[in-house]
Amino acid sequence: MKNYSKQREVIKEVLCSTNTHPTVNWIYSEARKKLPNISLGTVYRNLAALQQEGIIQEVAVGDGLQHFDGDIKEHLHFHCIKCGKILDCEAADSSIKLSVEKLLGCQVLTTNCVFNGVCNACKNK
Amino acid sequence: MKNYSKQREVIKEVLCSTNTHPTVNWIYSEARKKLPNISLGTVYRNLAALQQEGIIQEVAVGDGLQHFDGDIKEHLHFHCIKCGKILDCEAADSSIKLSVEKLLGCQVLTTNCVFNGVCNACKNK
DNA sequence: TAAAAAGTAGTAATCATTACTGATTTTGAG
DNA sequence: CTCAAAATCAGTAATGATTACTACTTTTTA
Repeated sequence: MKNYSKQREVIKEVLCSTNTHPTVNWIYSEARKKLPNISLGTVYRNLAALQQEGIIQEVAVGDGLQHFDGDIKEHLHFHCIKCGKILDCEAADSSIKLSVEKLLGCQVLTTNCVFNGVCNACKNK
Repeated sequence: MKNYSKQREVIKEVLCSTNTHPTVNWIYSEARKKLPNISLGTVYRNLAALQQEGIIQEVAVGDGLQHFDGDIKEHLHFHCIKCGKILDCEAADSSIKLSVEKLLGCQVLTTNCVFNGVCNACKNK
């Protein structure tokens, strides 16, 4: 039932085979290398479904594009405003999540913590 | 020189008079109540300029729309996935910022930490 | 005080995303 | 197995937020 289609499988594989937090278009063009007839709408639909099921997560960095991450382990992201690169960063923030829930009386399901700045590579040129 | 135009002043006032983290369209329609001829492009242009100057900040919650915040003090945001509301939350994360910089060797300029979930009001219905 | 620079209103163009359509594939009950 | 219902797909059209452009107005400054 779940994930039965070849298309969804390929989309998941493409996303999980990188740590670049790609856009829909990048995933689309990579998927086309394996399934030349896959359509853009299918990529959008399956990315939304995979996200709904908690198998992947979206990373909103504010550049007007959707980015996705195949790693659903809770972690932070750094976004370089020069080159656009998105990097993973391990840093515990579970205490913050708990304090947000306590302060607002809400239930936190997912987090999207992005630190914007200049990456090491762009700093040195 | 800076902020000399009436339009920019009104846009800033509109944004700073709310804590709802509004979209461009909301700011536009509020600004029109004070300047009936202000155009949407002007709102976009000035919001971008104000953000560039560090007078306001953008909040990216992943709903495909730009949201803005007139409060540039570093703080977290909670985003309700049911009603779309965005709430402020005071919680220190300066230590996290420092550890990101140390781990990646980068320079963090701005942060966009959003916790998604169900708000207190939506939980109780 | 007049030319240069910056900003604006209004509109057209762009482009990421979503919706739609008719065809194909999968599922599950008989 | 078999075939109708349900789900998914490819391809394309529509939507809608954002950006670009143009002719005009305001501000700056020399």
